[in-house]
Amino acid sequence: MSTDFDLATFLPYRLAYISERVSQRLSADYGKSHGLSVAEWRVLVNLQYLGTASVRDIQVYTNFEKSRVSRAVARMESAGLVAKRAGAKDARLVEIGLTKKGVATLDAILPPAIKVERGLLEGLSDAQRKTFNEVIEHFHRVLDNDPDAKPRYEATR
Amino acid sequence: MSTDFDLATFLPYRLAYISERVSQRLSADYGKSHGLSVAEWRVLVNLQYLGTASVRDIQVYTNFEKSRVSRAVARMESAGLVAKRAGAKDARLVEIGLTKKGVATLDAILPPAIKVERGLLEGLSDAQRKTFNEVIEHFHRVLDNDPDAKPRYEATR
DNA sequence: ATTATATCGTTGCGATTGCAACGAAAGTCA
DNA sequence: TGACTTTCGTTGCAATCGCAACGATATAAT
Repeated sequence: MSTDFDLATFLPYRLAYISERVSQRLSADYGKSHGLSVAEWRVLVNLQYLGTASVRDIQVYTNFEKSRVSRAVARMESAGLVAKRAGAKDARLVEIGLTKKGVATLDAILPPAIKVERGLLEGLSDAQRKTFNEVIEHFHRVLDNDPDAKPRYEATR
Repeated sequence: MSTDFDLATFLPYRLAYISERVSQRLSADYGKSHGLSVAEWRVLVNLQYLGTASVRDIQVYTNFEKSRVSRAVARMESAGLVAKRAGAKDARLVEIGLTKKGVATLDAILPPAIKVERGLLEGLSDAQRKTFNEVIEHFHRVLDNDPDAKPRYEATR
């Protein structure tokens, strides 16, 4: 029955494996030196990307559970990396922004991360990079049309 | 400082995002119908791939912490999916194998997973697939030469 | 053989997570 | 305005996880 299955070439397995390995490599930089968890690192980077954001914004971009975001933000607030205040226009939302310390941490953490990325992409041709991105985008489009897959950017859960 | 950073095109982010989305799509099949966690699913698939295996074997192939493997196996044993016995040659090792129920579960779970994979790969040219695999392999080689990265197959931790 | 070292798997412990339920604050509709 | 629905963020709870420590077994060294 399942004899024609080769795990080593199974796409989901390959994706998970390389993704986790890259993530671990990044964590080797930011984890040790700044005591950040994966969740916190991703929230931090997203804040840099988004500027001020709500829990929900971060949830959408990180694809995390909202409780995971909420708690990561709480921990980061305790660590002085972010500041929260009630939304000005909509009091349900929380406006989350980086503190000076958060920005400083980010500035210390981002360059090595970018360096890792550069190292990964080095030695690849433009055509290879382009194809790689096209393929990933293709995967997303397939999943976009799959009713059993989560939406690409989850609106509300 | 960190203004030249674009999260949306940041390779580790893209890898994590697509990997998790694919994983969630697979889980939509095996999670609901068979109550398997991600850890259990991956152990199960690896057992199909490896035949009889030790905790350590599974640890290497899944890239999980050994305690995570140990506990997943324990849960699966309670569920009757796998059987454990002391190693014949080396009593430290545990020989873990699928039970009939485990095989049956796998046979029910694997076809939809393969179908998802096929759907993802459908519409891609052979050249695209080949390049995609080459790029991933390239990432691995870069990490193989990076002393701060975990070994591709972790020998011992 | 005996001591020292290394490997394997489990477990205690604190931390993190996912899920569901909840209160607070809009938004909707009559 | 007032009742109903939806959205946002937090929290209780049980389950899972990572890390370190541990016993048991095997290997290496003298």
